[in-house]
Formats: sequence, structure tokens, C-alpha cells
Amino acid sequence: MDEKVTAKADQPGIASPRRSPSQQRSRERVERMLAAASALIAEQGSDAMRMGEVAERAGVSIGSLYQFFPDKRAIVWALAERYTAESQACISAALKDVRDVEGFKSAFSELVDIYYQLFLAEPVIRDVWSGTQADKALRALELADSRANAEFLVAVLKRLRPDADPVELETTAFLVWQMGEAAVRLAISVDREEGDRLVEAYKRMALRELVGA
Amino acid sequence: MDEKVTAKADQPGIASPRRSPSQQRSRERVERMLAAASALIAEQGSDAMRMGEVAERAGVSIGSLYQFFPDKRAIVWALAERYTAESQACISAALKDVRDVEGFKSAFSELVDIYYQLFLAEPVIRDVWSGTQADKALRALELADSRANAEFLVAVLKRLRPDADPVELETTAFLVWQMGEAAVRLAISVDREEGDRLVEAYKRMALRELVGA
DNA sequence: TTGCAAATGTGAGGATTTCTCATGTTTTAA
DNA sequence: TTAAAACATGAGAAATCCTCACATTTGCAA
Repeated sequence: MDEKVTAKADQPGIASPRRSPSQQRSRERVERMLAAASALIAEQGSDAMRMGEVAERAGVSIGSLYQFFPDKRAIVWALAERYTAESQACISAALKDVRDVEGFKSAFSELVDIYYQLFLAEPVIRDVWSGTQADKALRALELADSRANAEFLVAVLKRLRPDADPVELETTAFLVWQMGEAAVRLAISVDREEGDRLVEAYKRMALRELVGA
Repeated sequence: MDEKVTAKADQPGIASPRRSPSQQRSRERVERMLAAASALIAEQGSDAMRMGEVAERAGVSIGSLYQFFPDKRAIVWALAERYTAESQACISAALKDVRDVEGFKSAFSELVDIYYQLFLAEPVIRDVWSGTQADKALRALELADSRANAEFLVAVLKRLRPDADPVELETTAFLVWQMGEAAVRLAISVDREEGDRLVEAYKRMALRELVGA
């Protein structure tokens, strides 16, 4: 056992960024790396993405890639983080000003549509998600994100239904949120017509559960 | 470009079994290989499973492994097939003799419980599923299976609600089924108490959607 | 401007893993 | 008994991830 301290080991299972780009030049290069990775994942899936190919397409050396990303998963995770941040912004924006049940219904519907459109427009998201599913540590973080998102729903529902059991509300919101993600992923996996039907069916189902028929 | 014909290429993306074990001896060896793979996946996840380790633990050579499985994914897929077959049997058994709405409710509830218990007892299933998600071809097969399972639901629902729109029934059943899978996977990812609550919440939600309050 | 330290860039090669194939052994069936 | 088919083996070819010693560029204080 050598005591040599390696670059990893900030969180168990997740290697920390080896270094943050502090210069303008390197920030641009990191952007190119992520763009190249995103394109490759969209083409072939995250599993088939090759680090050498990412480097080549970004116009950098393989060494530069590892200068900013400790390993392959870190690239997938960096992309995933962007989309979770984006979706969090969507949710809080959509639900912020909900005052009554009718307002909630339309806000929720709109929210689901935005999600659906986001996934349709960026097939990368789907593959990034697949990549995270195959990895225990990433899955845990994904789950935590999902829980955090559900909290937005809980906050609104507590206003709309102040007499409801908080624990049940929490459970329902978490479940409905997770199912929304599943529904959207399912919808983009089938043809457009069926996908639209599935999303609409999900909305009905979710709203019935959240605020009654 | 050489014209050499390799063993793969029955279906696009899915390598075909190189050879089916026809002798008793080899059938037993294949069983040992699958058991070893299953154990390793349960311990570390399908991604961390090493072919050499599978061979060693099964007491066979690496060459024998590749005699029956064209590649690593094929092992994961073979395990996945077993569980999908098992779950299909569950569904048809549970729904076969449903005659009225009350019977459907209890059968559905029991079905979900069986699924939940199956996933709790065999963490392999979860990892097998993660493995298939990371792969486009396997995902397509998984989706086809899910659709086939939903057909069982559709068949029963058509009996119970003969006046309902068939297309809507189909959509709803597919969605509800897919969400059930998502709910169970979610439930086994959290602590037992919350998992139980989530599964119960899913049952309520699904039954309300399928046969009304 | 100059000089130096920190940040960044590079790619050959070490380490690991999947999978092949030539060769040897066992089983089947006529 | 014997030939053919099925099965078994493991060294090593091929592919891939990642490291590391060294080169270059940038920021900045003197």
C-alpha cells in the first residue's frame, strides 16, 4: 500500500475535477470538449463515446481532456449537471406564481410540455441519463436531484392543500415527479404521435392525483 | 474490407449466441457462468463485472465463456431475459382469472407486490436493467417487452370496460405499466419504509386511472 | 522589459480489459 | 471403432482508459 495521494477522492465514487479552468483559453477548450462529447453521445450513446474521439473532435490532446476531467464519467456528469440545473430553473419559474388550483393545472401542464420539448430537442439528455443509471454514485446524485425537484411541487401543494398530510404529500409529489421523468423518457422513445398521447395521459393522471379530478 | 464472415450479425447491435449448449455437460457449465455473473453483478454492478472473473468463479476458461456468449452484453441480456420471462409469467397468472373490477383491483395490487418483492430479493435485476439502459439495442428490446406486458393489462381492461376507446386504453395501459416499473425501481432505491409508501401510492394512482376511483 | 511560477498542453506508453483463434479433448452416433 | 461434431483452453491480439514526464503559454511582480 503506497501512501501516494492521487487526484481523486473528494466524494466516494465521484472523482473530483482535476482542475478548474481559470484562464479564458482553457475555458473555451473545456467548452469544446463538452460540445464534442455531447455530439458523440448523441450519435452513439455515452457508452460508445471514446475519450480519444472526444479529444480529436474538440481539437485538443488526450492529455488536455484529463487535465480537466478526472475520468470518462466526469464528462457525462458535467453534461448531466447542466441539464439538471436547466430543469430546476424551469420548475421554479413555472411554479413560482401559482395561487390556485386552476393556475397549478396550467402551470404543471406547461412544465411537462417544456420538459418534453427539452428532451425531444436534446437527445443527449436521454443518453446522459442512461449513463448515470449505470453508475451507482451518479444514480444517487440523480435521485437527490429528483427529490429536490419534487420539493418544488411539495411547496406549491402545501399552499393549495394546507390540510393534507405532509408525509403523504411528499410521497405523492416524489412519485409523480419520478413518473413524469419516466413518462417523458418513454415518450421520446416512441413515435411522435404516441409520445404526445402518452404525455397527455401522464398529465391527466398526475393532476388527478395531485389536486383531484 | 475483407469478406470474412464473423459470428455476429443476426440482429443489428445484438450479437447472436455463438452456440447453444447441446450437451448436458455444457448446459451445466453455462448455468454456472450465469450464476457467477449474477453474483458478480449483485456485488459490484454490471459495469464492474469482469469477464475473467466470471470465468474464474464459474470454474471455466475465458474461452468457454465466449463459446456461448458472443460478448459481455450477451450475458447481461441472458439474465435480463430470464427475469422478463419470469415477470411475464407473473402477469398472466395474476390477471388470467379476473372477472370484475374488484377482482382486478386485488389482482393488480398483488401483481405489483410480487414485482416489488422480486426486485427487493434480486438486486441483480436492477443492475441488469441499468445495463440495458446504457445500450440502444437492449433498450429497444426492453421497450418491446414492456409493451407486450402492457398488452396483458389491455386484454383485461377490454373485458372490464368494453365501451372504452381502445387506443386510449392501450396508451393508458402502456403508460401505467411503464410507471409501475419506474415506481418499483424507485422504491428499492430508497429505504424500506419510504419504498413501501411509494408502492402503495403507485397502486392507488394506477387503479384510479385504470378502473376509476 | 524581464524573469519566474503557475497554469496549461502534449502524446507516447503503461495498465487493464475484451475478445480471438489455433490447438487439444470429450461426446455422439453410425 | 472411428470420424465428425461439440466442447475446452489460454496465450496473445486489439482496443481502450488514463498517467506522467516534459514542453509551452500566461499572468504578474520586480
